[in-house]
Amino acid sequence: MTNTTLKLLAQQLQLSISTVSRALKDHPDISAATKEKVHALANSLDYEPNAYAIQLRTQSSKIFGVIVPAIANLFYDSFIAAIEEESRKNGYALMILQSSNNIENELNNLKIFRQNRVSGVFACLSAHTQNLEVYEKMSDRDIPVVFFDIVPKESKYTKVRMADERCAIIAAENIIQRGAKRVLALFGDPALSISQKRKQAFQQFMEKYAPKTHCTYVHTNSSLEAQEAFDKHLSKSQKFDTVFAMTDEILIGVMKSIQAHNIKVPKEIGVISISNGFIPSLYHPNISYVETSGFELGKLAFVQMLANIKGGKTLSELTVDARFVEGGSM
Amino acid sequence: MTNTTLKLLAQQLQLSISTVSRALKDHPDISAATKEKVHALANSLDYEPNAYAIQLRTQSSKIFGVIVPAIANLFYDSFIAAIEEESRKNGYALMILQSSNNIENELNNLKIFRQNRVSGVFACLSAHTQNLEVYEKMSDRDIPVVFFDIVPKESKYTKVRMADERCAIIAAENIIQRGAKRVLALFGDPALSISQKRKQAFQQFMEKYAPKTHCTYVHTNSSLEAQEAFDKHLSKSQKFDTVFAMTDEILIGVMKSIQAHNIKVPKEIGVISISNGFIPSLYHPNISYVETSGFELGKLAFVQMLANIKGGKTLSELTVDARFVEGGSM
DNA sequence: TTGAATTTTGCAAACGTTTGCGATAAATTT
DNA sequence: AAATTTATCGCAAACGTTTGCAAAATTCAA
Repeated sequence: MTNTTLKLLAQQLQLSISTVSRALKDHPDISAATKEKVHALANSLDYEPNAYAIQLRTQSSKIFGVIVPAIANLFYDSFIAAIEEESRKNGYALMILQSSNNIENELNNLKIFRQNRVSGVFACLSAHTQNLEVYEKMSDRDIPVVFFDIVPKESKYTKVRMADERCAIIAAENIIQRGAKRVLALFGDPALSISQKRKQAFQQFMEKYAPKTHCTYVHTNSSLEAQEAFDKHLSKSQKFDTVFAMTDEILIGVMKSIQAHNIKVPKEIGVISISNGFIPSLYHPNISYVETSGFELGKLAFVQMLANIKGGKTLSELTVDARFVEGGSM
Repeated sequence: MTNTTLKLLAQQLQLSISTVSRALKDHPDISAATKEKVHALANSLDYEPNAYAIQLRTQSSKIFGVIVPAIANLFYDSFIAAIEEESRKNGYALMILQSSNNIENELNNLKIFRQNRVSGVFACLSAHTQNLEVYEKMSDRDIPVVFFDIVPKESKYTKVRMADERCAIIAAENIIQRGAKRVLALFGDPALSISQKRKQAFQQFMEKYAPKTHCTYVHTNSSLEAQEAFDKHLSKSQKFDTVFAMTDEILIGVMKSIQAHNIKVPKEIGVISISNGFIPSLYHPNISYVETSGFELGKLAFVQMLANIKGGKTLSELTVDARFVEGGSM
């Protein structure tokens, strides 16, 4: 079946292509009568404008690119869900690619985005990306880039992220409020700036406001490592009364160990984490957490993107604030 | 900054556009010398073909559309991850839209796909889609559709799905092998064919091979409902020795209750579920499950799509087989 | 050296839109 | 009735490619 085009409509109606085109978009030059006719035929023939022809002509694509380390991820998938929702509302579609934390993939993906002349890209840097000149290339092409979650340091980029320091501080506040004496604080990959920020903020706050509380800091790179770390400290004579998990991944490891040893939460140990809330809700009692919503971040990123497209450059770093969600584990 | 085009390259090299075009794609008509020159300039000027012009000319887009109920979902996100991986390898990009189980969204998304002339769509029907004529419209446009997971009944469509009956039977086998006497079997929304299939297969198998085993069947629509259902049966005098959860969602509810009542797994009760493995790995001991891998399904769907594109119509229903993964909960 | 075969390149149309500008016809004003 | 305005509409170029075909340049054989 041959697609119906403007030309086809024009022929059948004995009109010119331009008239048909204008009629379909309510151009004031066209009489009501012909508009009617055109719309009628277009409907009955199921006319659908060719997006590629439009883009070629207008040089604008109505597609956003999204690049994440992994789609199958509790944080990123909700981020994606959020911008998908917003995009659809605004007539945009999404092209999603995952970097798998691989720099080569990241480059390739950006190339695809450029070739498809996306009107903007949402990018989460892969873990160890140092060289940002590819992103410069996007700017050269006037393709705005909004970085999210894992963002570059330079202030010249537009970025949105969680209020990492605030998250850590809120967690610390609650730990202090609980009257914790001995805390095991588990953080992620020390190479990641997000780990550094959270750790630093947490430590600083604890030292300032609860200098007598004994804190042990450990970095782990996976659930298993977290579980092992927790196991190890468990065997020591001095027991912790509180454990803090910087991510879901870490929390999972900790909870594995807690379940295995049948430790009572919160009686024997208090647990608090930073999360979007899904994993904490899996346990009984629900784990108390500081909320970092990928959904919220997505919404914010979209606003930034739109501002960038409409109003030219709007450089800034926005953060979405965090809040404490009481579970029952503290 | 103006994009570099074939025309620009041609001008600078004093060649015709067609020669440049052919040179860039190693056409045998072009001499090695000019090919060299063209490539050199193209590289230094960062030439990137305009995907829209290509699509307009060739009528093929190198983009697949994907429509899922939700991106933020443990099953679908791994499905998406799989086809993204394969797509990238084969030079395709993905356009992902979510229906939120809303028929109107589904229609809209398909429209976007048609407008963007995607070369194929992977579709998971929203829960209560009855009218499939929109999908017919895709076929009219020669856009192949591969249905996955939630698929139409008609045999004329191309579909891939989990071996739902097999999953249920494998679960039943293991339950029998364990020597279960009283089983609580929890299934999802009874309106969904997947729930029906699994329940039917399970029940049939149990009645045939373990007629003396007492089974209670319950349908629930959420984690919370599952938790409540489990709680309720817990209060009865006759205790279950085994519980079967058809989905992750249900398993989560069950485990909430099990944790809350501090029931020992597997000593006091055996637990088995159907899952992709993530949720079962969160508990201690790991929950035994019948594996349904979104990842595998994605790979399979992609193969089908490619076959569809290459070899015209290949109608068939493929299923990815299931296997039992021993956790420690049985 | 001439004609034929071969290699290398260019012309021009087409894909489906959008849009500035000019053309025609009708309506209005002088 | 002529001049001017207004309402409708069409022409044609442009966006950046691909590709059949013809043209030009080169090589080769006789």
